[in-house]
Amino acid sequence: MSELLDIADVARRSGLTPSALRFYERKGLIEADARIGLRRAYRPEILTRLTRIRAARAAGFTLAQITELLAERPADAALRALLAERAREVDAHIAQLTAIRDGLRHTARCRHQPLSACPHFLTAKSLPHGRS
Amino acid sequence: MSELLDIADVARRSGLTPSALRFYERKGLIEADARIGLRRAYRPEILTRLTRIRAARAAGFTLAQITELLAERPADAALRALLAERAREVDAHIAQLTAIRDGLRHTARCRHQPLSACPHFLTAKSLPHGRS
DNA sequence: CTGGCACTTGAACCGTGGTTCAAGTCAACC
DNA sequence: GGTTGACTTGAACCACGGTTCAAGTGCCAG
Repeated sequence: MSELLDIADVARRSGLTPSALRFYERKGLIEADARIGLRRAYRPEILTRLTRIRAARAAGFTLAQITELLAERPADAALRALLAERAREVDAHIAQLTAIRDGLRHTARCRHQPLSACPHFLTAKSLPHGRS
Repeated sequence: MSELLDIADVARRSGLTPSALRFYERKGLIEADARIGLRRAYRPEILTRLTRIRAARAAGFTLAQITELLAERPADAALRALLAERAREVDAHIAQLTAIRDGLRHTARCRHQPLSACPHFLTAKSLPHGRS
């Protein structure tokens, strides 16, 4: 009757490893809904949460930030502001990567010899000037 | 008469820290053109190389890969193939980030309450399914 | 010639995100 | 009731890209 999932099931269905799931638990990102003996048992809803965690990771949030993001705490308004800010940052990152991609493409195709003579060879104009 | 730069000059003019420059040297990415006493002295050409290193980092190459990339070794053809491949990878990354940015923007603006009810809240369709 | 300051070194440490390992627990099948 | 195999734990280890530290060296100013 119980719909509970094994850690291995959750791993398979989420695309994460069991060790990553235990790691996330230690970090306070997730928790098991029950224990069967010593074994973690999860309700299927965990999968939604894990999808969100993966999406947030892909958006560039750190695990610590995601913990905040998915906590019960933050008011929607604050949350939306955070997401909007991250959207802007991601956008800037996209712009940078686009310039870089164009540079790579150019240099892959141009006929300068040696390659290092190409004026576009690994020359990204406008990298942030501070220490990254 | 010598145009040689101090490590601090290079740091200032490249946007890197002296410790990063020494780190790069240990990794075989750069070397000093001379020593004045114990101190490293660089010809200004180092700045071009450092720009390339920063561009390549921004393109997602690891320092080890950059060492290869900037070595005297690789034939232009092989090099161009590498750059083309990285261009494709960066492009895929851009596509993913674009989807994520759109999701973030949407969720920042929609009026679902609570936010977690929004069907687009941190839901990236098509994240690579394997372990990242 | 002497002091101060910027440099030098190697080694240790950091944050991020995990993986790997040894040793132990436990449910289930034969 | 004993073996197997998947889970458990804590601790150590990994890669990556650096930063920080203590201790030492040496250029240049006064």
